[in-house]
Amino acid sequence: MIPIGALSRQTGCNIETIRYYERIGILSKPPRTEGGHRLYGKEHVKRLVFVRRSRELGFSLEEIRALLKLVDGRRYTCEEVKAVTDRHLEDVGKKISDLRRLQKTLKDISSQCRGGFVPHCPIIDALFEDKRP
Amino acid sequence: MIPIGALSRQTGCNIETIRYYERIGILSKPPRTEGGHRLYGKEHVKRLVFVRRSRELGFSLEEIRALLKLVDGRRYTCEEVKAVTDRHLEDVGKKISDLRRLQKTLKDISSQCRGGFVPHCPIIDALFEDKRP
DNA sequence: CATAAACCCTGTAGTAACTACAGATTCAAG
DNA sequence: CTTGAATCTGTAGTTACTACAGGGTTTATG
Repeated sequence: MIPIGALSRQTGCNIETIRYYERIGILSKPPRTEGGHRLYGKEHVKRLVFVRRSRELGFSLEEIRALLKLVDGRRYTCEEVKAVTDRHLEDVGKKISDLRRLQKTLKDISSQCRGGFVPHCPIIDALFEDKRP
Repeated sequence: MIPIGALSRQTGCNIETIRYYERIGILSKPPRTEGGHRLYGKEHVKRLVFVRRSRELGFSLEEIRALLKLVDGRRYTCEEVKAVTDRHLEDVGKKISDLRRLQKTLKDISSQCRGGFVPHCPIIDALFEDKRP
């Protein structure tokens, strides 16, 4: 059994975040020492790694909660897990195409700008334009 | 002079947000009616369109604040504006490549999944893996 | 065994950029 | 003058953390 600092080092998840996850029910309450310090075991490490890895892959805590519920039920199937993942993949794809469109617009207006000392900037002009979709 | 509801409709920016922008100093305090209702003129409309358009292009309120300061100073040059824009373009580019990497990883692990009723899912396995960079 | 350093505790408040009320007041139309 | 729509202020909620303050506990060393 290890204290919270060690768990933090082993998982790369910082201490405040671990306590936060406990508070919102992503991690279960661990046993404590007599003095009240948290003590974690192997299972906690595994679970926290799972959470951290999922966050890195951009899953929201809500999505992670859903995955954990499947895992905890111990009767999850590939199918269910794939559903959550594929829905998330859709979100990611949408975000990428939004950003691409953004990038194009920004490049367009930025390229019109020669960067001189002129107080009439096409960027500012473009931003003041009211073209709504 | 128009009340806040009309400004909201004209700019596509919702009422609470307009008041929020005023509170944080993005929009200046408008004159009021005797009863205390806000009244906006053409300049307010222009400015709010600018803000909304910039937000759509992904500028943060801090970046917008910087742009507005240049505009308000009335001695901005193309150069300065281009600098803010290009820095923002960098951010956007970085976000896109992060998401692409994410997408690739997600697709990889998702493709290993046949979606059957097997309680051993490669996605879950991958998430429990602790491979730190 | 005593003490200091390192660690950990709770609780609260802050971040970005809004959104969502409650409960009161004011405006515009008929 | 009444009614209903619009607006007012102020506060709290959202997401996923992070950053304290002001304590108590553990552990290493003398």
